Amino acid sequence: MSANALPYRPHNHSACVHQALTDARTVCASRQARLTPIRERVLELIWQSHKPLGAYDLLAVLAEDGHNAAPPTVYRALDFLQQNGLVHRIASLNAFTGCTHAGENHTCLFLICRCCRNVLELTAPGVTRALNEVSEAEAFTPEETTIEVAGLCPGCKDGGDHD
Amino acid sequence: MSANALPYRPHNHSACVHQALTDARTVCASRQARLTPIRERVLELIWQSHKPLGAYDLLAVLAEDGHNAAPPTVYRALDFLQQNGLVHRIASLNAFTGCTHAGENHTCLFLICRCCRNVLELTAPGVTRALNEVSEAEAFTPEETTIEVAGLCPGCKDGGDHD
DNA sequence: AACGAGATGTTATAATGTTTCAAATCTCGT
DNA sequence: ACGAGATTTGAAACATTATAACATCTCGTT
Repeated sequence: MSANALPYRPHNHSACVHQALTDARTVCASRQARLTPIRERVLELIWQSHKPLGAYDLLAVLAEDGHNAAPPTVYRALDFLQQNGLVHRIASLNAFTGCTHAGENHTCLFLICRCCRNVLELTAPGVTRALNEVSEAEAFTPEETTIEVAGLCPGCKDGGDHD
Repeated sequence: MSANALPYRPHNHSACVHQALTDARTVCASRQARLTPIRERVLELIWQSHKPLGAYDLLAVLAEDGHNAAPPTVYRALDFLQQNGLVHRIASLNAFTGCTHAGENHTCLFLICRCCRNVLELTAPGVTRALNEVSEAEAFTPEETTIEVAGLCPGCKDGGDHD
């Protein structure tokens, strides 16, 4: 169902955005959540960017749209999108990125290139399992998991800056 | 070398703070890093609190001390302490906590209780290994890893609020 | 004493996120 | 179609977290 992002490789990005929006409509319809124009526009902007966007980046683009939005508008849209599993917040960047597993129940992790700023979202059953074991050993009940690995992506490892 | 924190169980906390400071002096001496009064005081305050403290919490206590400190003072002390592996920043809380493995080279993870706000720092070789495998599979070079699990600690699971 | 490097002080400002209340819009049962 | 109630959005102010820029101090060395 979900568009499988390949941020490290070239791809038809406008198709990939379109697919993400289509998926989002399906997810929202099935959950009786209202994907209003603002919410859809925010999701679209997030997907159009290959890199995580901050709330104020989104706000700036909405302003260019002619939409005179205040911070709460964006944060509310982002809350909605997060709650419906359509975007993720990257805590270490204070920024948001499209979820590449929309509709799936998943614990994901992020590989964040400090050079080109691209972010790869992955599900890693091995990591999830290991984390669950640790939690269980401590009698801790996990609810939300944040896993963010900063480093260098293959493209930036040898070459210079990439986009 | 390091005091092994047991945040979920009672312990002699003032001894545990004292031990942390002693360890910090040793670590800094061996690295020729200067644990100045401000830096030591910030570290002490962080250790005295069982819960992660925000930079402005620290600032407020310094003000009570009679120290008329501005934000950069605290942030600089925190930068120093982080760089020398004496404190960790919890990205999902914008707060700082004492490192229970000072001097050791480690990838750690945090179990954060959303009820009592206590944080348990752990090293989990299984998780680290699984993460390295994932990184390698993606040809990604990891540098900094953030693993934060929010949920309920054993004490808060059944009972009410705890401290 | 003069110098230089690291550490701190000081002021201002940037960046991120929230509270509050009012107005508009949608939903649903009748 | 209509209106009550719920959801969503607008708008202004504010709170929190973090940094920039530059001056001053401290302390060991020359």
